[in-house]
Amino acid sequence: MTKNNRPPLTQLVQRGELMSADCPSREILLHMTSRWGVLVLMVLAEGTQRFSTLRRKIGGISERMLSHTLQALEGDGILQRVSYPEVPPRVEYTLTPLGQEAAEKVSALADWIEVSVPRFLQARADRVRKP
Amino acid sequence: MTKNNRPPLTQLVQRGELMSADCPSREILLHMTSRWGVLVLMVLAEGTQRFSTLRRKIGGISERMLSHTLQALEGDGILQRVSYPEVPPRVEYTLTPLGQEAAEKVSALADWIEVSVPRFLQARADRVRKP
DNA sequence: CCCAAAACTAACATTTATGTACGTACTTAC
DNA sequence: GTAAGTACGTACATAAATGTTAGTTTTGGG
Repeated sequence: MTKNNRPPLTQLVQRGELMSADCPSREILLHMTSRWGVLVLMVLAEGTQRFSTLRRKIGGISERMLSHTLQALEGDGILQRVSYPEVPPRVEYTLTPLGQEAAEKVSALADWIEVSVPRFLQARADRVRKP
Repeated sequence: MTKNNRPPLTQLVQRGELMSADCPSREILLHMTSRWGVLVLMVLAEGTQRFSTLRRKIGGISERMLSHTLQALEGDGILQRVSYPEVPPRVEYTLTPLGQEAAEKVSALADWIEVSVPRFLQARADRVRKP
């Protein structure tokens, strides 16, 4: 089954080969395109936000998932976390330059989807008519 | 918990509101940005492909997942499936116009990630140095 | 005759993602 | 004095994604 007829890893890290199963780009893609990752990037594209603000702006996200998603993105160097030693606690999240570029691409996709929703719904309706 | 302080659904379907938990755009986004959905779109952007070709080009995908992913995208009107009654069977998958636009956006993101892999790795290395 | 090829589907097992509930520590507002 | 806000971590439970294996059907090749 696993015939491993792929280029060597040293070659992969140079540019990133998404089609290869074990390229690190796969994981980054996963984080950015995760269920909540996309939405977090979109909101952070507006500017620095704190935890509770993100939670409120992103409908349906739980605190646990927001926390996990933020940690994954921070781990990829996409955003930066800054906590202030106050009471009640305050923590702010900001996109890094790398993250800003990421957010641009993701937002472009998301915006296109939002605008195209009617076309998607229409396509679905057509398929119900004549399947 | 669920306070439901969101705009009415009738308003959502007009343009798509990704930040609202129950907007249909959420599901479309999920399909397009799914683990394999992105890669399928990228390969189909090259042109019509048959099942086995997709399977070979996308490293690590199983037949089951390819099948499921293709069905989801077909259900959204992103691609079209055409099967020829031959033996052995032949089935071809082609992007619809809607799917071609989708593939453009997704590919733009994917390409950016591939090119940016070195920067991601660098960022990770930096964080190990000074966490 | 036996096996490979194609494009799957079904059944089952496992892993991952996500949700829920609870706790924390201190402050301000009511 | 009592509740709420803040940014989580932890434990547990469930849902969803993904993988593995086996089977199908018919033709052509060795």
